[in-house]
Amino acid sequence: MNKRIIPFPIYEQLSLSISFSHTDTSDIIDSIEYSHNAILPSVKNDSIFAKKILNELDCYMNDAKFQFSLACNIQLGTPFQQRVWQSLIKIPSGKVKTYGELAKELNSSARAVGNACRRNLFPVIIPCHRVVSASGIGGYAGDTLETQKGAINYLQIKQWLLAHEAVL
DNA sequence: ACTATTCCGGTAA
DNA sequence: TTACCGGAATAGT
Repeated sequence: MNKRIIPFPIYEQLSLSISFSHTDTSDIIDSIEYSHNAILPSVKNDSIFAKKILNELDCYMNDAKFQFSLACNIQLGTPFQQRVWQSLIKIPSGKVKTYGELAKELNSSARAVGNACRRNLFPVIIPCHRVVSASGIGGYAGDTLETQKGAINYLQIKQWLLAHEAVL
């Protein structure tokens, strides 16, 4: 499994840490994490797939309407999580849904949907940031407006992504 | 026994 | 009338 750290210029020092693997037939992303690591990307020896990842993220930064074609290993999630993640992909850039709305479509509950979003292994590519609460912005990466657990202000990232996509 | 929720009833301004 | 709590209901992990 390969890993690639990509600067994600929402603000200085924010990066996307992307793990991926290639098989003989296909290339696939296994997980994506945010990080504050100032590790410089090593441009040499990049595989075709790594370059494709770089390129698609770059396209998204330039145009929020860009549609990713990167494959994500969605099977790493539970069956329910896979169902939720599949429907996240269908939310177009520039639109949002609430946890409750999504829950109704899936015959589930808002709380359970929030759970599955929190466990999303592929932030940005699978747009869990397009799910908000009925009353406000909802959470991101386990954080809520009230509680920030770690060093990264995830809600700020969610706000940025939504603003970039011209929501709000 | 936890959640990245939501809805409804009560209360006060 | 609106705005803000408190608590119950809810489904998945």
